[in-house]
Amino acid sequence: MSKLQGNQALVKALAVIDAVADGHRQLKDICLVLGYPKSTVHRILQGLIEARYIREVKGIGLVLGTKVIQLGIRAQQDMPLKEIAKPYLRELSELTQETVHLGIKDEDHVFYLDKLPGQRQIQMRSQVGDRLPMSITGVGKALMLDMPKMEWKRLISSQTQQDVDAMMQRMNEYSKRDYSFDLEDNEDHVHCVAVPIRNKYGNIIAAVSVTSIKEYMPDDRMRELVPVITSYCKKISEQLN
Amino acid sequence: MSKLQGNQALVKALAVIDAVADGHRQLKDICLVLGYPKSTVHRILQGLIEARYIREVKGIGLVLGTKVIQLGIRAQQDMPLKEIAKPYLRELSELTQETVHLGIKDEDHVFYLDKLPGQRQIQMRSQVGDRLPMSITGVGKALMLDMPKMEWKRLISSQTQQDVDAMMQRMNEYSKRDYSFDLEDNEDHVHCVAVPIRNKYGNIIAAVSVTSIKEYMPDDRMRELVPVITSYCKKISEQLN
DNA sequence: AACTATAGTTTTGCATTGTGGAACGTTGAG
DNA sequence: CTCAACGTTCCACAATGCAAAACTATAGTT
Repeated sequence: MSKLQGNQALVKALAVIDAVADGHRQLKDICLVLGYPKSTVHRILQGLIEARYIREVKGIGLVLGTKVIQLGIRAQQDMPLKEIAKPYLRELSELTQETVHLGIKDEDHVFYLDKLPGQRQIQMRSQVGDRLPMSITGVGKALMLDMPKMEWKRLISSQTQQDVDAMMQRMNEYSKRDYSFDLEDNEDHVHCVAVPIRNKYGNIIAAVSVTSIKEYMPDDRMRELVPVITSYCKKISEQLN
Repeated sequence: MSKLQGNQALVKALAVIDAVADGHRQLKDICLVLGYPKSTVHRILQGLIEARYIREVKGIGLVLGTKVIQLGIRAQQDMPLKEIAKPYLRELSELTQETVHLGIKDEDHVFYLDKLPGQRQIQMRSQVGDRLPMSITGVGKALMLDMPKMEWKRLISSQTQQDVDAMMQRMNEYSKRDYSFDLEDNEDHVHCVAVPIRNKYGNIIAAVSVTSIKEYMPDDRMRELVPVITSYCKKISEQLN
């Protein structure tokens, strides 16, 4: 029941796409992972190959097809924010030398729309397309700033946090000042400063963060970065509509 | 009948995705374009939204979702060729100042895996993810070099060409010399030099082209470019496996 | 070459699922 | 307030997708 009814075929087909995306290259393999019978998966694969969502590479097996690349590009173009923000983020990355992220809210998660790697020797392993729980990232916390406290609580406690109360307190502070910090909340040694981007109605539609290892991100530098990032976010806001 | 049987639901769902990708932002609109009843499209949309293939943006409507971006990125990573070729293509683009394309065979079409825009004021409107008939592009003709003549004929005549015989003659010449030219075959004023990339077995798996307006691409320059591009393709080949 | 194992493909009867017409909600403009 | 336009839900029916099983293809082993 719970599942959406009347979409079994679709759900299965999308599961097959996911399986292939996850690196399962054989029919057998997909059947095993999904628990569907061979004939079902086979029929679905035929349809997906026909539609170029999946292609068969000799010697390798099933791989995501060119249609998926096409759609992915189209989907990115449907996010004008990304193009608008790009030059500002590049500047910010050059100015700070650090990794800059652009993220949007995606259900209860952050979705990284863009990443500028920065000039340090050491690099973050995050990448464009990553999707992480909101409360464990700097960008995510910035996206949460305007939410009601109940929502904070829900997100923080549902997303495997050490100490809910401490985080609630920090969120309180951040929301007053309109920025957020990430202090090894997700990843050891990683510190991050994030600021929201607002549309003309003042709603938060995205957030920008500057991230590095804590050795390069002492408290005072983090505080200094806030107004810098904020000014870039303002500029991006102005370009939106 | 004609279509693959037993995949109606999937075919319809993918058609809905395409409709949204093509800019149809409303249920009504999609129904009109596809000729499906409202309730059917509605149910499919529910499933696709649930799966994050499509999202609803207030004030805009239905747009491709973040899942599609994710899959698109994954699909590109499944093409290691792109990453391997990147630095060489960049160098080639800087050296020549012109637009550089990397394309692979995709059924009877070329699929542009990468595009380096070059430094000229004037730009090509092609973009990554474009899919064009093989015989009307330089990259496509390079991908055809090793095919049997029957295949040339099929592709050339099926893909709206002016003069099949003349093109066959040119292909003959190109296949002997292992490169191809595009001389306004597709687009007025556009000239293009393309060279295939081969794997260790000697099979053509991709092609690289340098493109510009004919004013920057006189005959003698095109001839000079052949060995230059060839040397870069060789380097890329060596990196494969 | 025969045998075995392992993968993919095709077939088929049946129950489930997806279908689409119609009725119902919702929203916003005049 | 009324109407129109669009989105949502409902439901009876049959076409569709399901899955077991039989079949084919390919590769590895004796």
